[in-house]
Amino acid sequence: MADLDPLFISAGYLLLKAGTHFHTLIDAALTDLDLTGRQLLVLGFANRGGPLSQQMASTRLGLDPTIVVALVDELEACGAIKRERDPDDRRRHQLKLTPKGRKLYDSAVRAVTAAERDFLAPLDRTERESLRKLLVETMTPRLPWMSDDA
Amino acid sequence: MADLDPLFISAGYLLLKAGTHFHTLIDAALTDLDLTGRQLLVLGFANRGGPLSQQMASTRLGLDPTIVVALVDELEACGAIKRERDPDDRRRHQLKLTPKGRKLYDSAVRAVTAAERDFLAPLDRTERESLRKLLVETMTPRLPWMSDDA
DNA sequence: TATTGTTATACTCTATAACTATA
DNA sequence: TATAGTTATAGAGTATAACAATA
Repeated sequence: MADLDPLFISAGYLLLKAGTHFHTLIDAALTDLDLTGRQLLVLGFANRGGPLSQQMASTRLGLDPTIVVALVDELEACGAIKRERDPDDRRRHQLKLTPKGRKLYDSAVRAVTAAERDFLAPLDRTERESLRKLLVETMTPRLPWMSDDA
Repeated sequence: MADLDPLFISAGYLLLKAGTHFHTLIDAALTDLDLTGRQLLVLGFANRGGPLSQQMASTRLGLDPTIVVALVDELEACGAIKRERDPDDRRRHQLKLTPKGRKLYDSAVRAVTAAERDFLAPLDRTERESLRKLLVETMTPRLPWMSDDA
């Protein structure tokens, strides 16, 4: 090990580095499907957990609502989701996966899962599960939709 | 736990979320010192590990060299580092911490360490160290300067 | 009056290309 | 000829403000 400042072997720094590194791997793994990481997340939230409004997508993805508009435009243009007026509140759109969108999502999840396996290759099976559990424990208090609805 | 797609409890997704979340905490913790996360990393690399050129900073931070110029400009303007011509190759700059820069760095590391402790509060001491080791194991093959010099 | 979604626009951040000085 | 650093500029990504429809 080189003569490094302790900062660079801290959990926080390595977490940041791991995040950005994995992010590039994800986007690379999704290029074949003409999909971005963000688009995949929208599909994922639309896939389960009840009706998804654009505002919900905005808070869950941590993105400005105006960005979600463009994001949903793209996904609707490629036929993966469709906007439907919410009958209970006609201001809202319900974002729903089309059959094509569901197939696309399944393929994308497979691609991302493979990328994750590559990324975590230095760890064995129990270590990978250990890491996952530690991250769940850390992030659950910070992701509202993990504990209940949002 | 809500009816969530498995994607959102995967190690990869949680890693991305943890990374971005911690990133905002870091920047918030550094505002009092008028410092950004990137500036802190430059100070950290200049603090140890031999002479640091701007090109080295560029590869280590994963930033375009033109961005490093502005980054170093800022740090030099506030008196935290200074550029010195490398006597062995006068094209290069050696980035060196000033005494003021070292003090600033020490303060910043304390602030970041506190933020990290807050962020990892859901974990106990052994769990935090376990997470750190798993991240070291995962990232060492991907960070050239971890194993030797770069 | 407040909220959802939308558009238009201004701002920030980043990358590209061209230049200098050194090698 | 190639490389380290710099500058100027164009492009992508983002946030801000104003608007229409609905509550």
